[in-house]
Amino acid sequence: MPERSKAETPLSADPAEATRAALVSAGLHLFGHKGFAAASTREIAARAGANVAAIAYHFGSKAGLRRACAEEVAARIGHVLGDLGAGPRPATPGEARARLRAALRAITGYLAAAPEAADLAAFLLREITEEGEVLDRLYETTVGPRHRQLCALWGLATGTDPEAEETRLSVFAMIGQVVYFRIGRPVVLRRMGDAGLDPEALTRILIRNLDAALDAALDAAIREVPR
Amino acid sequence: MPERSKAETPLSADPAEATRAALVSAGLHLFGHKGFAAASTREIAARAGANVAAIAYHFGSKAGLRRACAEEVAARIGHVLGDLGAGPRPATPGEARARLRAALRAITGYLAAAPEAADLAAFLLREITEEGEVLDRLYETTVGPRHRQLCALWGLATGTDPEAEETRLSVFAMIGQVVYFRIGRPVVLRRMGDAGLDPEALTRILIRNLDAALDAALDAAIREVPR
DNA sequence: TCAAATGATTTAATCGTTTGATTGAAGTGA
DNA sequence: TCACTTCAATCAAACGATTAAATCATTTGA
Repeated sequence: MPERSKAETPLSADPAEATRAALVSAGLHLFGHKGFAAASTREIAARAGANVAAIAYHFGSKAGLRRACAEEVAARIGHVLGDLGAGPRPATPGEARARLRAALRAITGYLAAAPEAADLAAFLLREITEEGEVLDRLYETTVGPRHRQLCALWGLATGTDPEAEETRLSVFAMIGQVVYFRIGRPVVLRRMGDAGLDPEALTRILIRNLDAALDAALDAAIREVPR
Repeated sequence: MPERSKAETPLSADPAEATRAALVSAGLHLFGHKGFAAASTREIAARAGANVAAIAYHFGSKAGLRRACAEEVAARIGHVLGDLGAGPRPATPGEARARLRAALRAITGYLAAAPEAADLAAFLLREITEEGEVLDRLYETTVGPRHRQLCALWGLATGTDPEAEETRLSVFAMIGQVVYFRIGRPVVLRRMGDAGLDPEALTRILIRNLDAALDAALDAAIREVPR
């Protein structure tokens, strides 16, 4: 009598869709924390409260579930960053900076607070180190375009070339800081004293620090190329 | 006739020691890139040019090899950061800042240039997400102490409390940037254009950028607490 | 000086278990 | 009923571990 307990999923009217979602959720967690090959289909099914055969039925194979998980990651990244490039093009450097700060806060808040974000980040990281087709697709459809958008904002905020080497690396560093805190959380928590530090407090401190780091980086970029 | 080709190891006078080293090297690579459970003993042995039974013979078990890999990681981190706390205690903030910059450059140079660094970083990252005993030990013996040393330098360079929350997080962010670039290299290279960017050039750009980021972060910390 | 002996290391073969995938029967809602 | 979905049972392949035999480098005894 397996219960759909651990991989809590937004209940859907369609029970089949619920199974799909539960499998993807369980896949994100186990692929992310144990690696693709090490996560057995039995374990994934058990965590999702589904039968092993459901994986083959809904996704064709274990690899199919992996692809579905990647799509879920892409969708959530899109949802969190939302309409980053939408709306009127920032008219002033100040507006661009505000938009950058908002994006950074959105990512930080989501990664630090949302319970499923841990699985998401872990999954993405696994795919990066394994360098397979899934990463290719994920980069082309999501990571690359989003990075270009952030570079454009950075360029507007600093008056520098959005596609300059330095700009691209600076944006990577900015994102890297956030991702790193999510991935390295077990280590960070040890150092910060796991006991008396609730997630909200950590998020607050984190956002304050990252805001400061962003301003510092932008100001430094402006100082280097004043005009 | 398996050859000890892929996992190149500093040849040792003792052939048994060479086997040990080859197994650790292969273990670092495969544990790091596929995860502990997914890396089979057969594959590790094949990559090391050794027999499967050699793992049990030299390390007791697959888990024993994992511990040996962790010790190797600790040793190399110690070697790269060297005598971070040694020498005379920095007398001026400027000296402390220089020492911080040197540490950051050492880490960046090693991670970006040394061929085995990729396996090392991947292994460490896996252990962090899997959160087992190996991470506990690695944190207590290596990561934690080193982080405290860097915080002490940060405190001296900025005149702030070395153990303040902000200091500890800032140091994490600083290290995080470097580690992130090594882990995320596949993504970064895609964005920077894999083709015409040699590792040395990337390292140079990276160090320049990280130097600037460090100065910006330190100056921001000083500005906040003028005293 | 050199064969025999010794302990350390490596080898191929094998054990019981778990893996991903498949199957046909049973269950479910419209 | 009928299409869709889930289920328990089963398969060959690969897994970690173990074993006895083979091989290597050194030391021993005369």
